[in-house]
Amino acid sequence: MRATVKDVARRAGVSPKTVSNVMNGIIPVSGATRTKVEQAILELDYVPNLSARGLRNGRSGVIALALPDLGTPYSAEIAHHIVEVAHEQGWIVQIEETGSDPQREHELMVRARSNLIDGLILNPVVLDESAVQVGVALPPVVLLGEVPQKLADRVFVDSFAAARDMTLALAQPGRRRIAVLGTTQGRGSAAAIQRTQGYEEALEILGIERDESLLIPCEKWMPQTAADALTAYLESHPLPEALFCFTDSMAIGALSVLWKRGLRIPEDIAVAGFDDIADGRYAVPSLTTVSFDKRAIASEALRLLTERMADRGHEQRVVSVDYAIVERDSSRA
Amino acid sequence: MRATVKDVARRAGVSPKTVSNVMNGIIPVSGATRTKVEQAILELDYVPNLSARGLRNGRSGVIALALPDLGTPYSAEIAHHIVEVAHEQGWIVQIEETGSDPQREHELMVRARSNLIDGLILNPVVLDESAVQVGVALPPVVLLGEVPQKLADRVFVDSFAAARDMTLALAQPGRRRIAVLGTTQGRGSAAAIQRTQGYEEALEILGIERDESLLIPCEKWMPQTAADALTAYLESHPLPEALFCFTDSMAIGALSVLWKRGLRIPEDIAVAGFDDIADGRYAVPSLTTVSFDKRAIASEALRLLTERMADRGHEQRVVSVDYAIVERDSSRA
DNA sequence: CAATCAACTGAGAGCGCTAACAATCGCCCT
DNA sequence: AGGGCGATTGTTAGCGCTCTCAGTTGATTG
Repeated sequence: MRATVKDVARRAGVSPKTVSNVMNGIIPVSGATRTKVEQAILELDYVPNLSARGLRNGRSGVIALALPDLGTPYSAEIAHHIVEVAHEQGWIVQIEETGSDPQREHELMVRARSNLIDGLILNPVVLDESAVQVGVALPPVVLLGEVPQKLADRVFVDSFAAARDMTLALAQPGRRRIAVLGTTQGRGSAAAIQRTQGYEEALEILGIERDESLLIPCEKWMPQTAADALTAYLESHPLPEALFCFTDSMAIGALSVLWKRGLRIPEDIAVAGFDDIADGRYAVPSLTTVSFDKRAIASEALRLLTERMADRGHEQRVVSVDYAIVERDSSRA
Repeated sequence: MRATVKDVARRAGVSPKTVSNVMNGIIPVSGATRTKVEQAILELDYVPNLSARGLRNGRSGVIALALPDLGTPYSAEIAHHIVEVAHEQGWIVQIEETGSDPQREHELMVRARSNLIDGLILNPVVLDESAVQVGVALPPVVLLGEVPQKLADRVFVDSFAAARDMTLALAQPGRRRIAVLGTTQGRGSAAAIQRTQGYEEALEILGIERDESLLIPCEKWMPQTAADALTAYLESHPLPEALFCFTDSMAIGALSVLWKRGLRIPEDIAVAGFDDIADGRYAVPSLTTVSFDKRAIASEALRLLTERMADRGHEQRVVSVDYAIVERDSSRA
């Protein structure tokens, strides 16, 4: 049987409360007592029971991180940073996968109240306002990304502006037939909508007429689906001068297709992505992309979350993280 | 204030125990009672307090997954599968990162006893037998990978045999100057040692003399370090006929270096990796690799863990997962 | 019809911890 | 010398849940 505070207290010749004080360090304990207690803790190999502490305190020290799919590089990098920053601050992180299922996204927000969790960082894909019933007591939540959602704090990158700037950059050396890969039909993700709008804004600025046939739909933003979508597209369409993929993952799938067709990049077609995942740097050729500081996203998200946990009442806040267009070989003129 | 079992019980006109029975579903409850209780749960928007349940039961329903670095594709894919399989079985997963720090790996095994965790799946890099003091009460642990460790259950892929087979495959079209990238100095990871030995075994089979200068060291198995190591190597060594990288990540870094030098793959040099990460499939050219079923690793690890949680006493078990050499464009003769 | 049995329900305790409050100690001040 | 103060430490209680064990109900049997 494992040692409890009582055992430690008995061995150290103090009361359980004193042991608790030593561990939590808020109420002062004299040096001698502290030493005795610490000695006893070591001798008994005592480890506090976090369930009991959580029950008593109403807080568990655990936050949940919900992402669409840990297997994708983007989610993985975000998870990495959040876990790291959270650990630095003494939080334990629980992982959930939503599989981009709005049902599951919603469920997580609601279920998260089961006390094992003090807060939730959620990267929703399709969660919309309606999904969150007002009146339901939500735990402190921070959303990640481009969600039209005013019920929770949020950290995001301005997809609209970034997509616009990337399109402008691709057009720089006189390219005019710029295609985008990753548009979605119907109720798409907020990111898809905003990136498409940013692209169209750029066309307007450039005085290029909108060409429906340059929008290449791709529902799932993964290499394979992107490769398939692009292959099908090239069967029946002429080659564009540039291809702006809405994520680096899709760009990597696209590069592989273009390369197999013997096309030269960027001479025959320039390619760009979005997210600046590590793989893009080592892609062949290295991938032009929209870059942003994922560590900053993580620490901002955690800051918002801890502040909200401390003060449930204050106003919703939205933080935007800067981005930069990083030109690499895949688009260098 | 959140509703408790008591509130639900009062509203449903039953005792708290009955509510508990309805939720846990082991002790039978009549249909009518069940309906009443479920109704009350819905009305009160009741969510059980997992801390309290954990305290009472001594089990939390949470397992921890500790990986070196979530940001690397390999870890991310493993994490994805484990989280998915665990969720299917009703487990919650907590993530820890070790940063390949043996100190931290050891700490996790010991600290994991803090009751919020029922078990631990650990992917150690350098943990050795000595790191685990016998006599310390460990939680149920399953190790992932090539660890010379007899104190816990383990799931692994036979790195030695896989490296041997890959080397043989690379040598098939008459290649004899086969380099490996990823050897380590001194106390390296178990995987590094076994893969190197497998490679040397293959050379012996092939009757190729061991050539120290074909072992390219690379401590950290990441694209950047691999790229740097290979770049430095090529400054002072002739180009080998084939390059067997000990992970796909390193291979991707290597491909990028080779491509920048204008080398043709596989004509000038064949390249292979290990792990079959998703990116390898879309690398340019697609990457020959050692493939294995990561989902199987996940479910085997979880099976071992749950079985050990049920029966702390039984013998240590070691499960090996099959591998296959997958030849893609990067080595196709 | 009573005895027996199974199926279900209820009362009470306590898991390990810490907040609130009470008690004690040493020491300084008047 | 006595009172009082701040600094420490002890006592009590209860967080929400589910286990034990006893009690109740309704159905089945002799």
